[in-house]
Amino acid sequence: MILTLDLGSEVPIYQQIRDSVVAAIALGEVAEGSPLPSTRQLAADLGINFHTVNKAYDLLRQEGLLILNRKSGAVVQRDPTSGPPPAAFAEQWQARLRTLLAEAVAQGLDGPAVLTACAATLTGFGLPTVITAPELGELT
Amino acid sequence: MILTLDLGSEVPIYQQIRDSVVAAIALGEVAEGSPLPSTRQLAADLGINFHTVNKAYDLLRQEGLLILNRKSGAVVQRDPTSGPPPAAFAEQWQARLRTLLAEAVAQGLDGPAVLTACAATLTGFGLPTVITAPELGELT
DNA sequence: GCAGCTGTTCTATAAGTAATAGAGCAGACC
DNA sequence: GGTCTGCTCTATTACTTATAGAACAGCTGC
Repeated sequence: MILTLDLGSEVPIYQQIRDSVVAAIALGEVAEGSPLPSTRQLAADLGINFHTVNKAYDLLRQEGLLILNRKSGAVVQRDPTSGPPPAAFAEQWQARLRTLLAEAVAQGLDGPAVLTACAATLTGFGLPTVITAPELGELT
Repeated sequence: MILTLDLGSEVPIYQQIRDSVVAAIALGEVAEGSPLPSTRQLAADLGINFHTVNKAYDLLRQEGLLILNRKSGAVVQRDPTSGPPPAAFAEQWQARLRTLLAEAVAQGLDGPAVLTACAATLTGFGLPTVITAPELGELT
């Protein structure tokens, strides 16, 4: 997993770390059980404080994506092909999706362009993007 | 436009206001030229400080969605059916989309479910969601 | 003109967040 | 025993959020 930070970005460092790990999981670069660098190690590699890495890892644990303990270190808990996500997540995730898409629509992006962008991103994660439509069959 | 705030939410008030206005524009509830309440008026209605509303409106102006002046007050500048958005917006918007979709994938949502959620949200905004596929024709 | 609205700008304060830093504890491994 | 690990505590600096009061400048209607 390559982790590049943009210091000087308006998005917090711990958030960038979290997003990078999430992206790596989505991309399948790290599967369930894969170990992540220790907080002190990653902090040293990135040239930042280990408390900042600690915060990012703690966030990932709260989201159920990471298991942390003194025995195994930091290992990925879920992977993209495991069980269903909690309903609470899906609910607030859709609210964020709604906000993001509203922004695109308000800025004048048209529906098909937005939807193809979504599909392209998903296929970039190695996922099938089949939509079943009764009249037309399947579209990949 | 109905504007309900969730004080006690972790998302800042000015951000909630901004998101609500963006959603209203996307939904077509407010079209180009539509006047918005003045900062002091809206602040009084919401029971918050007018500086907070000011910050939200200033954000919307920076995004090109609002025109502010002493003559006309606050009026919507773009509407969903006007010209193309600036390229810089599309670029960083896709980065945010990528992060959001990665989160869903990492949590175990499958590709079709995510894509249909995107399509459903877009049709909720009254937009066509036609994807043209050479082999299959058009899917709405 | 004048009162009342508008956006705009300035200073200020209190609370929270982000990122830094140092120190220490407890468990696991060699 | 030494060294790694996660974990916790206190502390500081800087920035953000939300509040507040005051003032200025331009437009509108009486």
